Amino acid sequence: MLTGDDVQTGPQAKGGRRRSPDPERSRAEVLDAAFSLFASKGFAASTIDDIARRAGVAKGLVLFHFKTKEGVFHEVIRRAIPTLLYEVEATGRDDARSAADLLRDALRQAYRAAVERPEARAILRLLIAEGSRSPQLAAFYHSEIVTRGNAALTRIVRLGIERGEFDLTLDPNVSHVLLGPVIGAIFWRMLFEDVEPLDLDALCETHIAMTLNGLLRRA
Amino acid sequence: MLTGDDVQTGPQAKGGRRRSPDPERSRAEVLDAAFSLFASKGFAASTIDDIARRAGVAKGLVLFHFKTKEGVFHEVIRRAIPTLLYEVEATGRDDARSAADLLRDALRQAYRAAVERPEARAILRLLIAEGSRSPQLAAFYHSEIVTRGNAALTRIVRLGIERGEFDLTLDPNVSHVLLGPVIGAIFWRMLFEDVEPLDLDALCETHIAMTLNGLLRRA
Amino acid sequence: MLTGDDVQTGPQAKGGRRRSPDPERSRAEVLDAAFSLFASKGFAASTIDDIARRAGVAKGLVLFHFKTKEGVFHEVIRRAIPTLLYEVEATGRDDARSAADLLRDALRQAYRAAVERPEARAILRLLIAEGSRSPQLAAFYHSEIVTRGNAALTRIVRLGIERGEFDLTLDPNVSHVLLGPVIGAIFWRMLFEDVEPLDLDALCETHIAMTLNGLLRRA
Amino acid sequence: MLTGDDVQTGPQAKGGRRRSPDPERSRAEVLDAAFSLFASKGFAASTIDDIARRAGVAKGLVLFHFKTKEGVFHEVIRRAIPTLLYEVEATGRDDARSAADLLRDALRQAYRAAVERPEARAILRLLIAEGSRSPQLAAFYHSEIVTRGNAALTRIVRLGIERGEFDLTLDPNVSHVLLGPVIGAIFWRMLFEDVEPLDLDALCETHIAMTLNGLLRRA
DNA sequence: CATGAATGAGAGTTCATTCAT
DNA sequence: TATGAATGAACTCTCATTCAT
Repeated sequence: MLTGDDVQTGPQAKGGRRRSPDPERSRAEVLDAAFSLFASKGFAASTIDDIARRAGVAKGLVLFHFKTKEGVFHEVIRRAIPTLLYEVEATGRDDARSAADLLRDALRQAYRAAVERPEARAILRLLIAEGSRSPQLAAFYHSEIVTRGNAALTRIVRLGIERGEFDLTLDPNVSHVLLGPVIGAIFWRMLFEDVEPLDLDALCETHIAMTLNGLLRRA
Repeated sequence: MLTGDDVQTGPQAKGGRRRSPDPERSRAEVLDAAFSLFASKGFAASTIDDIARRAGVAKGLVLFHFKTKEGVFHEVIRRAIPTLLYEVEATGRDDARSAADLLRDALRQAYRAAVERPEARAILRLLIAEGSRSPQLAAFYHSEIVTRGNAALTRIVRLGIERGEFDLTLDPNVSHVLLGPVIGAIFWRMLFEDVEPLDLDALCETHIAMTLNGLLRRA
Repeated sequence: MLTGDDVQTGPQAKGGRRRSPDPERSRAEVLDAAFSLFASKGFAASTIDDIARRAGVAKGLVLFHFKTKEGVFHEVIRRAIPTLLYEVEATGRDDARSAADLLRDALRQAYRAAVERPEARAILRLLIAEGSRSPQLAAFYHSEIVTRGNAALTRIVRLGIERGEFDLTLDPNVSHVLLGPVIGAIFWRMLFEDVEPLDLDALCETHIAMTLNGLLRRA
Repeated sequence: MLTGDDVQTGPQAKGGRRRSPDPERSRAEVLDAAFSLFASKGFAASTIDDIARRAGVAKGLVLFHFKTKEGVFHEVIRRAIPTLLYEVEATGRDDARSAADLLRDALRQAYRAAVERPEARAILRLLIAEGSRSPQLAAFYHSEIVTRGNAALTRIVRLGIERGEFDLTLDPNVSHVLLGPVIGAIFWRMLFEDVEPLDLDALCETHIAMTLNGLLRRA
């Protein structure tokens, strides 16, 4: 009697785990699912159930990993940031080339990086739609992405001025003007891609040409 | 089971009217309230109760006027359109002046109109955040606002080319490049105004100067 | 306007589980509760809250199981059908006995089954009161319950005719006439039980006697 | 100044009455509308707005006349009762004819009156679906309609017995049995008319024949 | 009398969160 | 870890009722 060997032996009842535990993996799958959902439907319209279903896990596991839905959001953002970071690196380090060449390359890369990669657009959309949900996100994005990008461009322009290639007085708005069309292209693709698609290569070249030459006829 | 007692009484003895009827006025107040709430918190995070409270009316009245919350949204957008429309009018009609002057004015006005007016920013934010909620909105915005703006700029550039003032081949991307920094400024203000405010006037002048002269040193 | 403060927090810190999970059981309890409420107060007057309270579960669980209130209704009906079905079985299979005896038994059983069991009355009331809510319900009830009952009676009558016991031409209305008083009794109990209760046994015997003998004096 | 002749002269502002006042008429129209709505959709599913719209009056007028929705219901019922009453009158007063003939006529009339007239069915449906809403309705229906009908039939049967035409002992259930198939037909039409329509004339004749002759072969 | 905007309690439904298993 | 039933606050929407006009 009560030998103890039949106490809680059976197949772990129902409601127990259904897949081999791999916290690392399920975490990542949840974040992938959440990212694409947040990006396409927004934070409020994405339910934990959606996320769990898409990640192929049970609802409880989502909140086991991230505590709250808001927590999922923050982690999604945090994880997306490296994605953005590496894009800005290595912009025009080769000082042997002409400033015009460096700028050409920098702009081409900017279009490619910021415009073509859908994740970047998704993050920017989140930044705008859900920005108030994580104020630090805007700050981070500003200091890490925008500032760096601006700095890289500014460096090239300064180089051009110092070398006598470029003729202008350097002020902080120069990089805004230089990057403006890139930003414009990003939002164009967000909003009007279906209505009037953009020829990015052509836009880029027109941008470069106009930037270097200006509108006014040269003497 | 099957006792059949307590023949429910249903809702009764509710409130009557507390406010003198003025459908025109209450409709407008609701739309005002809804616009600012949608713009600041987004569609999902704004509740009918919020809207009613801010409009100073009872919850029921909101849905009496617009049937559903989505209906409120659509009406908010529809009503906001004229706000946007008149901004694009009257851009550089005075052909007596130089193309450079016309462009200068057009850009200055663009900055003023699109960047400074908070409603315009709010609508653009809604366009991005809730665009999927009314797909025709993007199309409308494109055809009514964007196309007109581009056309106005293109007209000026063509004028400059024909007169020999400007030196470039006109392609559809020219206006994108010209307006890009304006778009960029709009989103800068949306996202980074707190972190690093923009000096719009300086930006505008830098933009104009760079656009006209180009970066490269003139012969 | 457009202040953007108070980034709503949404629902949070809600209740978790208070009751050991047993979906089978809670489902059944909800259906029991819903059945008795629908039967006594009708569909519209029964609230999800009522149902949940009577079932001893939280409101959300009702809709977790059945998605909508209509869904609860349909499931209530679906589950009630077998209850009705077994009542019609085994009516007069013993052909060795006289047709009069078989009919006697069939009618007695019909009174017992259709009149005495409160669930049957409840379902019939739902059929009438909420029939438009599930049109297929009437069709089902007709084909499964009514047709079978009529067929069983018709079989007995045909037997009686073939054996020379009964003297009449068999037409489809015969079974309607035979079952009519049973139906009448059902609705009498529904409506007037309090005012003038029915002596079912006496009614049954009178019915049988009148049916077999007819009113007219025999030669 | 303030001569008093322009004080409140104009066209009575808006929101005033739109139709020439005729309380009698609008009352009747509201009741007509309410009756058909209650009968077809039930009490709960019929809204004051529905009723007003169908009656061609404003919502407020409905409750001006009847105070509450429940009040509308009661008045609908009260007004419907005379409709029922006159049907039972004049059933078999002509004692010169044979009891069998009188019964034949009474049953034919019962089928015609109770089964064919849609208002009667509608009232009965309300009685069942919303009976708990006005308990006095069932009592009234019992005492005024059912009791009278039973009394009329009983009178005929007693006549037949006294004259030696009929051979049975008169008990209160006799009239239930006699009317049963009529009740059955009413509910058949309520529920299964679409699935399997009833040939009322044939049913009536079969009913009469079976009732008079009985099933058993006569010596 | 008549109108219909205005009110607000209450109902159905959603969904983040909890927790026994 | 993992599951999913269970919970309940909050939200959208309905509608009987009121009342200024």
